[in-house]
Formats: sequence, C-alpha cells, structure tokens
Amino acid sequence: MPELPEVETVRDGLQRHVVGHTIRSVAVLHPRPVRRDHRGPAGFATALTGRRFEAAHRRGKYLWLPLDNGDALLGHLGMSGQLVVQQPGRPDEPHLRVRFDLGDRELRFVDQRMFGGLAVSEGGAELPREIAHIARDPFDPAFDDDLFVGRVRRRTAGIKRLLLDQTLVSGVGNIYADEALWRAQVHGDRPGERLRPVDVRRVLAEARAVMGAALLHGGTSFDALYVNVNGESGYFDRSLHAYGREGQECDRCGTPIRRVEFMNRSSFFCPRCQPVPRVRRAVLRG
DNA sequence: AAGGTCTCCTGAGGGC
DNA sequence: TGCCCTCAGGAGACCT
Repeated sequence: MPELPEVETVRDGLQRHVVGHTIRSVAVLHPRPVRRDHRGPAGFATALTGRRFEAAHRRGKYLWLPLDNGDALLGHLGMSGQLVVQQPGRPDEPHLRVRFDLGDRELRFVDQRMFGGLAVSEGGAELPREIAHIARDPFDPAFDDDLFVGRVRRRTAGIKRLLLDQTLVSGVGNIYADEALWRAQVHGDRPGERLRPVDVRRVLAEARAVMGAALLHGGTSFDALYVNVNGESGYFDRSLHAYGREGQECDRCGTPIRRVEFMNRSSFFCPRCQPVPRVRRAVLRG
C-alpha cells in the first residue's frame, strides 16, 4: 500500500526516466483509472498526445507531472497502483490500464484494484487545483509543526483519524500511522484536544522517523532500467512493530499486540505501551 | 464545521 | 477441487 515513502520513490524514478520525454500516443485500456478526468478516456488521451513531461512533483500521496503547455498529468496510486517504465513491445502486465508511448520507452500505469487513477489537470503545472486541499507532508521544508500541533489540539477526533486526515498532514496511511503511534506510545483513540503538545510532537517525530527509514530503503529497490516501484518497499517485512502483528509479542514489552476495527479497516497497537484512553465521563447538558 | 459511515474494486486466503 | 465468504484500504461522497 503506497504511502509517502513509496510514492516519493516513484516520483524520483519518474524524474529520472520520464521527464524530458514527449508523449506520442496514449492508450486507455480500462476506463476506471481515468474516471476523475471529465474529458473521458478519449479526451484524456487527446489532451496528452504531443505533450512533453517537464518535471515530477509530489504532494502527500499524489504525484503530478507538469506538461509543456501548463497542464499536468495528475496521478494517485491508490492501493495497488504502479507506474512502470518499460521497453516498447514488452508483454502487457496483467493489470495494465494505461500505456503512454514515449518513443524509445513506455510509461505504464498498472493497477489491480483500480482505487488509483490519472487525470489531466488544466493549468495544474504549479499545483493542481484538484489537490489544493492536501496538506504538506512532514518532510516538506514548509511544513509547519506548530500549526499542525495547534490544529490537532483543536479537534475532538482521535489522533489516528487525524493522522490519516490528509488536510492536516499528508502522506501518512494506515500502516505508518499505526507504526508512528506505537513508537510514540500513544493510543490512536486519544482525542486530539486531550493530547499535550509534547505528545503531538512526539507522534509527528515518530511519523517522520518511520517514513524516513522506509524512504531510505525504498530508494534502494530501484533498478537502472525500470521504474518499478509499488506499495512494497520491502521495509514492511523487517521493521513493523505493530501493523499486522495481532497476537504477536510487543517488541518493547512482550504484551500481545491487539487488533481492533477502525474505519472499516484495522488498527494494531500494544495495550500496555499504548493504553486505551478512558472514556470521558458523560457530561449532562441542561 | 467536524465527525462518522459508505462506497468503489479485485484477488488472496480460509472454511467446508 | 471448487465455491462462497471475508478481508485489504485511500479518499471522495454523503449524511448528520
């Protein structure tokens, strides 16, 4: 599942293998991945044909590639999306959805579950308006720690939900949220407004630490010929302390890791290191 | 405004 | 072996 480190690794690959190349033609093999583009599959292809990729940018889990006419190709990998650079004529990947012919190479969007997608953003070279609501990520030099702490502490929602709110901080998904909270020894249900500033800062610092480590690792999984990075940085197998470890001993205290339902998915935490917040006493209002 | 739930999508894996 | 069920989840839509 691509979160910030995986998407950044893809961005880096696009920068090195796609930027400067011109799109000769576009083949949309399945309509769903271009569903966000109001032009439809044919219009999407037309809008890109003849354009040259000028750069590769990222905000949170979104990627965008400015084009030579001021528009941009905007993309999100969703759960299972991959952007692959292939030699022309190589066999189609099983879930190949969109193919860009760049002459001496092809850029391919492969996505099994199709939660991801591509769209042309009109005038979106600087920052696509479609993602103007997405916050900066914790590695962005312009990310404002104090602003984040302040916003979290004005919210009643649990800190995990807030970590996943891409308008507060971007790039964090379910896995790194659980890992950051485990490392910070904070339970995800603790309301933002009940956390001390130092607690919020620790969670933020641990989110940076765990994603930074994954980023270093993800960068090495690149090879010279292909941009072939997806949600699997390989980091997960080795270094996860909480996510996916239900019933296994906490690496810090030995208590079995617990799994609970959360937003139609799962949360993993150590019940000893990350004590469940006591339910606030009901306040009767007259 | 903010919090919460639902939905989209496919293949892996479990149970029988 | 094969069928059915559940699960995984980012983020927009939608309701309260």
